[in-house]
Amino acid sequence: MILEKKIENEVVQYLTSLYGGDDWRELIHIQKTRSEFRGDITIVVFPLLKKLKLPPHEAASKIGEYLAGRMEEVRSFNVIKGFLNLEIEPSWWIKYLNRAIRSDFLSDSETVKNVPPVLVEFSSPNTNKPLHLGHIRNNLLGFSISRILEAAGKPVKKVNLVNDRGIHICKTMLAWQKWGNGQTPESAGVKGDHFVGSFYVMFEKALRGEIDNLKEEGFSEEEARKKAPLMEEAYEMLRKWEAGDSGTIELWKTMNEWVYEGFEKTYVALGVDFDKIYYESETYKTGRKVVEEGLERGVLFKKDDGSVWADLQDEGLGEKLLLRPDGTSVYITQDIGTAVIRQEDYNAGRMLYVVGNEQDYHFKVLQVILRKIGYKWADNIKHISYGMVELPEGKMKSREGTVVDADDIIAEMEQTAQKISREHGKLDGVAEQDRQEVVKMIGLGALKYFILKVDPKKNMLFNPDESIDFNGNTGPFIQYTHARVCSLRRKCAGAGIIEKAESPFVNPGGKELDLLKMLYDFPAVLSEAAREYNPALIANYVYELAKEYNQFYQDHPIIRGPDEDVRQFRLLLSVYTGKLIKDSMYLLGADVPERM
RNA sequence: GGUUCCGUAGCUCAGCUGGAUAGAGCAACAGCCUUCUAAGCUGUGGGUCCCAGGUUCGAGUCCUGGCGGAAUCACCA
Repeated sequence: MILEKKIENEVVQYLTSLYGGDDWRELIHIQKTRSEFRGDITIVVFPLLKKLKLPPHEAASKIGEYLAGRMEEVRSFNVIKGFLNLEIEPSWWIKYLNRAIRSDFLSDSETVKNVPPVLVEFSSPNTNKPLHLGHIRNNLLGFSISRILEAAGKPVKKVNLVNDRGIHICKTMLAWQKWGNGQTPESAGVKGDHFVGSFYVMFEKALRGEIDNLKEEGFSEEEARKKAPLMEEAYEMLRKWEAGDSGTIELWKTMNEWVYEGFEKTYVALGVDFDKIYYESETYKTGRKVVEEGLERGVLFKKDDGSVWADLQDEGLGEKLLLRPDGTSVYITQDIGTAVIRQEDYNAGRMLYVVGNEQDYHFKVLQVILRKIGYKWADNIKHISYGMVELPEGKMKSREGTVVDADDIIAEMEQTAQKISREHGKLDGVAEQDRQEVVKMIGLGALKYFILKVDPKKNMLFNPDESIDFNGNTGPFIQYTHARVCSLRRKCAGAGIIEKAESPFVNPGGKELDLLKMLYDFPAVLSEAAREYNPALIANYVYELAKEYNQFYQDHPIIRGPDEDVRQFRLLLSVYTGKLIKDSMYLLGADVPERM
């Protein structure tokens, strides 16, 4: 049992026996003792005063005396104002360490079998553009949340939904037909997703020209956009595609294959993967069917032009179009279909959608519509909304060419890691292949940590120049600390200090105790991160842990510790810290090297 | 205009369900390697927690109203 819980129980029991009542538990506020005071665990007694009818100091002393006399874990206490600071018996911390060493949070967590899985959707790329920095945040968040939930004992399925159809795809196809000259990624020597993306850009440029011309003839932007010949052609292509026109489908398949090859390379480079990939092209028809059924049952309605709508005015969300007058689907129709199919596939207990906060409205609407149509599981849907990645000059805009490409940034981070590694020269002795592996690990670790340490729901700024830092609050700093522990273990082994299964009882002090207490926090942080779907909590924790370890390392010699017991204790403290660093980084989707 | 989110040091970010004197990193300056990896450690300076009210023993945190920024309110996805 967690110590805080045990203390809480004791206090509740004590106060209930003295004063009666049944609401003591919610009045008890327990927190860590701040480092400037003596003690480990603090009970804030202010909330209790009204019922106890005692001044703060007396109330705190009374509870303190009781706990010190009753619990062997409590060594002593002191009272400052309304704060009761409990000092925990040092041996308790050692016992905790020994218990923790034997367990493994990642593999021990009893995954409840035969329980509906949590579906985590993330990535969700469009097939008309390569992935960019925003997608990286999405992928890292989704992947990390999946690992955190698994570590917290939940069965997880990672799913991707590829938006492989719709007007934007037709634009790229049309552009390739017109200006592609039969080129392929191979013939052009360009990665498939980038190759296809360049045609989307071409299309948008040409369309802009047409719109501008029409505007000079007196049309408004909106009218011009509709009237532009390229746009009409694109819509014609979409109709042909939905009608199953073989030539159109053939082209679509070919170009999508190019894109998927490109995406796959990026996913591999990023180290993310999926249990299942859904394609919009395979789910939108189900969406249409579900909508048509809803129409028949009268929960949806049709307008005079033949378009189908959901009336969400009762929910304050207005009216939402679900099928165009010509019967073609829109974005949300497809999402309705995908949700229904997924529920059939997995009977999920929870469906998480890791999607940017620009789509907050979309997911509110999706959930309401599914509920309206009559799906009870609509309540299980949760949108994990995250903030945008911005650049110093503002939002990324493809038109202005300020988009930070995913492949580019991954490569850049690796190059920087390469350069710094060469400068340090610490890997000079190792085989080139191993060295490259470590360099990759560090570049990726830097990128992943940089992005995941920020609270997901907040917008974040990415400064390409300053962000590529490897000192201070960074991934490499954490990886370095792990490498340090590994190096220490090698040296200990060389010095004849053998790692035992448990630590002897010593009297830890200073940074030893601080570190020990921080190790004790890990399970609470993990469950908090799982409850909040928030990898940043893990990131912040592992950074603090690494910092704490480095301070300990500075203050307390291990190999040349004063006696055998202390050396053993410090070594095991180090080993376990290294393990938690590795585990935490694993939860963030990052690896740690044994030397760097 | 409606709705939602955000506003903490020069910059990037922490700050758990309200708790003790608001913390890190970067940048600046000053120290620490013949000793376990200096991608490290230590120290100095740096704050009207956007503003104004309110709630209470206590507010960066909760409520109301402003100000500033972002997203969204598409027959784009």
